[in-house]
Formats: sequence, structure tokens, C-alpha cells
Amino acid sequence: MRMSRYFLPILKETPADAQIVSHRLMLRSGMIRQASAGIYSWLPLGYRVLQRIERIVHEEQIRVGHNPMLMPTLQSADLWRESGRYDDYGEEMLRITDRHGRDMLYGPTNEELITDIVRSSVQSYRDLPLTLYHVQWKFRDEVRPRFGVMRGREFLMKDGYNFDVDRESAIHAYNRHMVSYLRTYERMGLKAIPMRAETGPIGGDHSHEFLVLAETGESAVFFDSRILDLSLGGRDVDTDSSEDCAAVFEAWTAPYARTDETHDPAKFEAAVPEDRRMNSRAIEVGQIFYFGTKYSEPMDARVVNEDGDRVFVHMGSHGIGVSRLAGAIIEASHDERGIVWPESVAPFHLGIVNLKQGDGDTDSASERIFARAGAAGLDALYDDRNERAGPKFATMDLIGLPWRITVGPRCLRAGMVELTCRRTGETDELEPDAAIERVRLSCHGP
RNA sequence: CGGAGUGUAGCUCAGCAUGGUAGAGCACUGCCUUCGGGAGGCAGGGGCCGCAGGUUCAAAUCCUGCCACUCCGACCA
Repeated sequence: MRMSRYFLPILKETPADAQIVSHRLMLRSGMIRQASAGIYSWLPLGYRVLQRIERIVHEEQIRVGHNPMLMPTLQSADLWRESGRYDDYGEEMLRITDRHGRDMLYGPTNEELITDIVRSSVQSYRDLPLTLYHVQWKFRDEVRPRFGVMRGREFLMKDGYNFDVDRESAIHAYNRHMVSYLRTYERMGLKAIPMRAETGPIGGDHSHEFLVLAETGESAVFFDSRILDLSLGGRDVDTDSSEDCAAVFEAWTAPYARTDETHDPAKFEAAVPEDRRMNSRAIEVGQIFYFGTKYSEPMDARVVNEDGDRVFVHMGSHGIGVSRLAGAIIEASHDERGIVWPESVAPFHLGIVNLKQGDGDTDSASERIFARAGAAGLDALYDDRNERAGPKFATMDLIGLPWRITVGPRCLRAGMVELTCRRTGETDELEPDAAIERVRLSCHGP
């Protein structure tokens, strides 16, 4: 993409309304624009990030055998009356009446809709276990939206639902989700800690939230520092094996880790030596639930089991805040100059800065690098504006692309360009093809 | 939902106490100089001063109502 043709409305000054760093940087870098309280437009740069996050979420869901689909944003109130939540959910649910006077709602979640789909299509335990999910916009009419996309009213969420014949199978689904979520967050460069959670309006008796440590987080968290040492890394977990998933669950839930909602100071002190007791703020980026037959009973979702009995299906639901993750990643990865994107979610892999736009040599060298980068499978943002060096560097730093290739007359005389790593600031002089190859290796591997 | 604020150019803000031709910086347009970390000069363009009433010869400014947005708290898969 050529910057001269890209819509990148960056701001030099910080908008007055933005309180936290991710909100400020998303506005300044032209990723988002507020449409109304808690509702945002995603501008081209932000949309790229959102799509890359969403794609990782999909890949990790599909990897463990879950079925992608898409449910509507608007739902009929009837299903919610059936489950009893139409009255229970409260003011957070945006209720709408259509032209025929029918009660509708903008979905805050999809347990009812998915249960309705499954109960009419699945009659036998032979069709289970089954996990369906989608990534769709949700609306929750928060009393007080704030912090940009971190607590918006309209937000993009991946929500998934598992259906199992009994509790044992559903617990496997629960543990499998924990494995899958841990890997999802790790791919985004985040250290997300599972913490025992309250179940809230979703209900159920078994739930963990995933929290990313950040000063500006809305939750207070208490944990054993040992949990920070855990990492899936390249470990190959067989997610079809309930033993393998349970082992991961055990490993990640053994160290004490709770939010202020479930924190038990006495237990904390008894279980964790003082030098490992940590407390911090954190951002919730996902949650998993097992809630048994909470929805299948009122909605009469049953299957015939091996013994020929009609039994209520056991269910769980699982969510990842896709749009919130864009903010959370920035909270976890930025410096005084701007965003520092992890390669996996960066809007472009690299930026190309032509320091002397209009000069035949730097223009042709920059164009050639831009073309080569594309051929190497890299998304590059080529700053071909007729600007001075200062604004060009400042823009690249602000939008936080992992790599920058600087093409200037000084180095070019020796046939070299500069390759700069956004995270470390390290700069090397290399031949153009070598610079591209290094970026390609870093982003795509050998 | 309680409490506190703010709405003036695309952005950040001044002007409002004491009513009298709507301002600055950045951004934008043109020309010139500059050219490896947010340059400088000159000349321009851009506003229903959130909306609606009221007071007044005269309202961005005073009064009333409404709307929007923000902050603190409560709330929050």
C-alpha cells in the first residue's frame, strides 16, 4: 500500500477524551473514530489489525475442530422469553420493536439462538460432541462506556458453544477451550492468565476468565508469580485427548490466580509464599463457561443417549473479545513514541520510508523494494509522500510497524538501505534484498 | 443510575465574570527557502460559537429547556 493513497488520518495532538494509552494511540494513529458513546468506526489501519486478530482466532478454533458459522445481530425476543433471560438480562440488552410490533433485540450473546439451532437438528448422542462458534458484532448497552474499544457498547466478539452428551464430555470441551485460548493469546504476543471467575448472567458453576496484565486494566488481580513462567510454546497438545487437555488445565490452574471478584486473601496467603504473591491490574480478554443444562432444560434441548434415554445436553460457552484485544495488545506493547505491534497482528509487516521522494535514485530503489516485499509475501506500507524525514519517521513509529526499511541517498550510494526494528530500535545497513529477506524470515519463518 | 464537568474551525484550546464586527497554534491551499527525527517565511481558505426558546437596540457571552459527549462512583459474559 502506498501511503499517498492510503487513508491514514493521524493526529499530532492527543484527543481530549482519551484517557488510556491504547485509546489515545488508536485515535492518534487513525485506527478508529468514535461514532457515538462506546461505538466506533474502524478506519483502514484499525480494520487491518481487527482482521488479523480475527483470523488468528478463527485459525485456532478450526485447529481444534470447532465449526465456524455466522448468526445474526438481531434476534427475536421469543427465544429469550423461553430461556427466561428476556426479563433477567436487564437494561444492558438493547430492545427494539420492528414495524409489526414484534419485540426484537440486538444480541448481547447467543446461547438461545444456538440452542434453538442445535435442538432441532441434533437428536442423537452420535452427533455429539459438537462445538459451533462465530465472530459477530455484539451490543451491550453499557451504562458507562469508556476506554475506547476496551469497554464499548458495540464490539466484535468470538463466541462459541459446545454441546455434549454428559458432564465428562463437556468438561473435556471446557479444557480444550483453555488450551485453544492459551495458544490464541500466545500467538498475539500476550501473556493471558486464566483466573477462576464468577459466572454472572451466563450462569453455570465452572468458569475462568483470561486476563492480560496492564496498569490500566479494569480488574484487580492476585496471583502466584509462578504462573507467569508457564507457556505452551511449540508444545503439541492433542486436543482430542481429554487427558492431554486436563493436564494443561491442571498446570495452568494449579497456581493461585484470581480476580477481585473471587479473591480469598486467607487462601492466597496460605497457598503462596510471600515473595511470589503478586497483585496487579489486568484486562479481561476472554472467558469460558461450563453451565451444564441451564439452557437445554428450559429450551428442551435433548438427545437420545446410548441407553435410549432422552437426556438434556450439557453445554458451555466461550468468548474472546476480538475488538477489545486490539486495545489490550496496545496496552501491553507500546512506548513513548507509539504502538509496537507484534508481528502476528501488525497492520503491515514493514514500512518503507523514502527519504527523498522525487529523487530518481531513491524513488526507483524504494519502488523496487516495495515490489520485492510484495513478491515475498509481505504487506508493506510505502511512505511515498513528499514529506521531510521527521514526519515520516514519527508516523512509522506511531503506527508501530515491526520493521522499517529506510531508503536515503546517503546509504544508497553504497547500495545499502537501513533496516530498523521497531521494538528494539536496532538498525542495520544491508543490501535491499537482504533486508527484505530478514523481514520475511522474521514474519513468515524459513 | 447518583455526583461533577464540557460543547467555539478537522485537532488542541482562548474569548464568556463586565453583551458591541469570531480568535490562536497545529492541520489544509498556493509560492519561496529548507531537506536523515513532527522546519521557516509570505499569502490564503475554512465557523448557524451543540439545538430551541427567552431577555436586550444588540447574545458565543445573560436566563430557561433540551441534546450530545467526558470524568468519578455504582454497575459490568
